[in-house]
Amino acid sequence: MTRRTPRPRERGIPEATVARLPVYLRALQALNDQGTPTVSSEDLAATTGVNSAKLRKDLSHLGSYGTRGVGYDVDYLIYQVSRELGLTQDWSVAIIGIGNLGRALANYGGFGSRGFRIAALLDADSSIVGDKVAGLPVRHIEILEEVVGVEDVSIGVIATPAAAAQTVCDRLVGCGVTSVLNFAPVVLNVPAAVDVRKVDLSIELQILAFHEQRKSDGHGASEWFGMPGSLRDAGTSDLSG
Amino acid sequence: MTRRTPRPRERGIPEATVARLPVYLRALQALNDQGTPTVSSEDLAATTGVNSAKLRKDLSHLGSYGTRGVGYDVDYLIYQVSRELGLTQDWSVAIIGIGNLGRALANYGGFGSRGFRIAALLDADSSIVGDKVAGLPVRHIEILEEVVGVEDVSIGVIATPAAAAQTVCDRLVGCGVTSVLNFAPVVLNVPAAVDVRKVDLSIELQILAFHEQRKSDGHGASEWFGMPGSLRDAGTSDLSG
DNA sequence: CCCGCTTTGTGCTCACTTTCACAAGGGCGT
DNA sequence: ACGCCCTTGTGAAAGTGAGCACAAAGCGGG
Repeated sequence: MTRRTPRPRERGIPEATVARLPVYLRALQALNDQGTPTVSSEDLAATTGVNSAKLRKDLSHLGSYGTRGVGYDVDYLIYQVSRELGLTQDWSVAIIGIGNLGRALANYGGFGSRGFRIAALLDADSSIVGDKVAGLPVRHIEILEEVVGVEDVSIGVIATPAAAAQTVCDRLVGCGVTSVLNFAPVVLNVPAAVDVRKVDLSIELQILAFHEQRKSDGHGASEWFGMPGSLRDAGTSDLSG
Repeated sequence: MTRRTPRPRERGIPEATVARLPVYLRALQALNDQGTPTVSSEDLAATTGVNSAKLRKDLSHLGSYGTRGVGYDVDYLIYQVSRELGLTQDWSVAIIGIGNLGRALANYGGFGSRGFRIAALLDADSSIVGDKVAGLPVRHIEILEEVVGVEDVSIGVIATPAAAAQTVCDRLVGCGVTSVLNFAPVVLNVPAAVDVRKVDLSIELQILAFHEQRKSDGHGASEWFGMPGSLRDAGTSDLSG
């Protein structure tokens, strides 16, 4: 079974490209806010820190929305990228675990510039259930299944302690959630049909430490040539705001 | 100038491998805590959610620390991975921007299981300067340069609003910081010698939305073959704890 | 001391990404 | 109406990563 995809891709966009589209989108919105009508791949690439050829190839996966000799129409491109990312519809998000991090996430302004709606805040600690966080009441995790059903939650954000993460995840998956953003430092076990992305501070720090060590490590200079660029766009997620 | 690296890699470990080492390390420490003396690549791979061949290849970059027919000595491997990641020395971390997120980060227990020390908490808001967060006093961002010098900060964590991020980053870089972890939703501009990793909630959500859309999108099934697995290990960072 | 079982380390192949380089195309000035 | 200049879209090459499959190598039992 499993016919190995014969053609390069069946109307699919490369994962690497998908990860960059949100970055382009943010830059485009900034351009739009300041009234810029069109932008060239060169300029947009510069502000987003990527190679212009890569940017053009990324955008070419969405279609031919540029005008040779001119560039891209900012408005139109925003629409196309948004549509491709699925931001033309609203997604309900539930945050589970309202500790320091959960609060930070709940208060995250704009929440990805429209497209996402915080549908519920859940926690196991009865002493904070009922509190208002970012204008929303914290509800008891006991009613997770009910809330997911009623609010039609499609993305679950896990901000619980590591020990509770897998259980929470199982319950989310159990009631039909197929996208999970995990902030707990554990590897979640899920069925293949469920997408999990993880955000882990300690891993990021350790990766930085590795490179930092390399810098001082051996000596002072040399060997600095072989390693082009920085990790500029190595990281993935993004929070504050 | 810039001689294009002629050989594949100069005593270097692939970036993809570096990103996974912290995951292995965490699993190894869990094994160690429960008294397991040795582990096979198969088992360790299972708990970290990777292919066992990939795990072995990753570890082989550090040297030959396994024993055929037996597996890897947990203690020894923890040491080797830690050393490779530069965790055998302590790194001073400064967190700039003590809002919801900054607080969450400061309170992040264990802080990556040793190796990292929070050296300073800085904020521009005078009304919170002097407050104690996670046992540390919040200091004014005005003295950033002084603090970085005195505390020998090597990693800066930016948790400020987007508008302040670039300025803060410039100041950090200006006083010698060469590793930055950025939580603000902006692309930071830095010299090539500086490593920046970014963590961005809205980007993660947008990536999930893209895939979520794909699931419901076209229809019910089919086209599910060409796209194997999930994004299991697509994400990068990790916070809560 | 030898044999067979288990698990590592790795050569090789295939897939995915990035980047270069350039032909094709569109607008604008003359 | 023509031609120049600019920018896109993309073929091809090079670099990076994933995973199979297997030979090499310890360990323990007989």
